[in-house]
Amino acid sequence: MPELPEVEVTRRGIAAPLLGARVLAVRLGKPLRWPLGRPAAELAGTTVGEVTRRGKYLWLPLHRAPGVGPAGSGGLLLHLGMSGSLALLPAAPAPGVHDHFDLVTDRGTLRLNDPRRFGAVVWSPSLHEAPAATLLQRLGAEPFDPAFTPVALHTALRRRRAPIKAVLLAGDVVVGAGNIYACEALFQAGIHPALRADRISRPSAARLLAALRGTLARALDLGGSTLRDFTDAHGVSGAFQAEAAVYGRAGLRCRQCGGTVRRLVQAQRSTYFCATCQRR
DNA sequence: AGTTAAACCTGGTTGC
DNA sequence: TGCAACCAGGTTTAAC
Repeated sequence: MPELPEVEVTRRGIAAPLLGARVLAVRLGKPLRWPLGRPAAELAGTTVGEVTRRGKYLWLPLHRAPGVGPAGSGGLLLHLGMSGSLALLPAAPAPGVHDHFDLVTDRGTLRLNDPRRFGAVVWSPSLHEAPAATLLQRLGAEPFDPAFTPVALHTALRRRRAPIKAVLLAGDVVVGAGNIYACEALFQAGIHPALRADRISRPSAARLLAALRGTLARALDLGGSTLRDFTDAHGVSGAFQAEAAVYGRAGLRCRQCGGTVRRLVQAQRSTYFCATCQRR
């Protein structure tokens, strides 16, 4: 489910209400992708700092007054995986079968619902130490970083021979685009998804970066995409999927040229594109 | 070194 | 209706 817009929409929904919240307890459900890495009980008594985002990860700092309690300061690195969503519940009902993590605070319960359990909640002493740093180290540029210029994108793509769609998905050049937004950005840029990344011209790279930023920003405005189960921290669905140009529209008319949207498989994922509009 | 498959897990949809 | 096969918003790990 969650690509950058969905993760950022989630972050915006929980950051302010959780800032300064006192952690009362942590409840774990079934195992997620990795273990928490710290006894859950040791998180009680910490104070939540400002929630930040890197790629599709969220960082939730947990501070503790020096000398008080077992665990020192650190934080939780969260990932929503394929099917995860976070909700901040003023009064949390009994957890359902897919509720696998609860952070109970004096401002409500932050609850992770993740049917497929590809998501993760991992304790780390800081963002710059293992295990958080290890998980984040291969991530590419933030798409909205002003320092990430069209030239920088073009330079990075020149070293890659894989199809541009696969390179976008890999996230080691630029983070944030998953299957939906990679397809949509390539459509907006008029670039064929099977084009080798190192064959992309500088003007094309510039169009791609603009298209990626535009697509992600539009999705952010619309609260993300809700294909089956994504909701923001307040339980509200996203609306981007309704205006997707190609994603999930195989066999349907291209909204731009009237041709037929096609589907192919790249890097084990479905790619949707218009062979007429995407040639470069 | 770089690219591509396999793996993790559950549930909904499709087709025989 | 039943059941197998396939599909799904991600990313690490192992294998060419």
